[in-house]
Amino acid sequence: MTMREFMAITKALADENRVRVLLALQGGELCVCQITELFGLAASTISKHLSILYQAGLVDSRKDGRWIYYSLPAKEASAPVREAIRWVARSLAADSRAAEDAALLKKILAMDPVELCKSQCRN
Amino acid sequence: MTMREFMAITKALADENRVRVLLALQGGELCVCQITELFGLAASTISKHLSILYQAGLVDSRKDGRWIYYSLPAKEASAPVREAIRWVARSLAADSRAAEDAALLKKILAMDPVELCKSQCRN
DNA sequence: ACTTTATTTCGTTGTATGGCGAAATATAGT
DNA sequence: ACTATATTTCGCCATACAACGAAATAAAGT
Repeated sequence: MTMREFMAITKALADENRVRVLLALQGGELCVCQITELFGLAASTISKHLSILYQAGLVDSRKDGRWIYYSLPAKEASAPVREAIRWVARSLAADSRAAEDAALLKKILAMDPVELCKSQCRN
Repeated sequence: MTMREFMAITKALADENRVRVLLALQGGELCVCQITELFGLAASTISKHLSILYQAGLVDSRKDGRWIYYSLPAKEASAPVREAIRWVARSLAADSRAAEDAALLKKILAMDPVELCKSQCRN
């Protein structure tokens, strides 16, 4: 891996919200509006964060109609990427903020995704 | 490990020069003026970088007279720190920039450290 | 005590980055 | 075609950060 590729990963990991995204994706893929709801930030901000994670190879994306789902990368990801994600997950396994996110995410996943997105567009 | 501690590590790793410092330290401890010579940056800049790495727990420091030697942390370092350093080293093992640094470092280590520091102070 | 030298701290400057809202793009439903 | 909605792109602003040089601090040698 080149220095350039590696620095894209470390810079992507150097923001708390992006790390929180990776932790949230451990439970499976999420669409942008679900992550937006989880963090309480503007959709455009979340989109930018996801773009940075994607450029670094730390997330995959999949388009399904109007929705775009982001997920942790598949097995074919490079070793540095896989190691980075394992490192994040293991290091923060017991973190309280991660636990709060997980609890809120559970509620969000229980909601109807269609209604969730609609309610955001009204804001 | 708390989110705060973890983010200190990721932010420390999010600068190319700091990553280069970690790679350079793989060969053993170095004093500030040796690292300054290696990078061609101002001593104050290197000092700041080392401070950030130290705050994150990614390097140890040892004072010996006028010199302060920095090194990779001892075995007692936390698991996230040890994993981070291993991750950096493994990811960039084949990087060309790292190889250039290693070659230049070899020459610097062959020089008399006393003369090296003196010559810098004249700049 | 004074000088030299190794490192850090401080103040400044330019650039990078995170946040937002508005506009643009893309897809689905009517 | 038109409308609604999901996401991205763009332009802006505030803050964070890397770099420098100068001044401060600390240790050695004279």
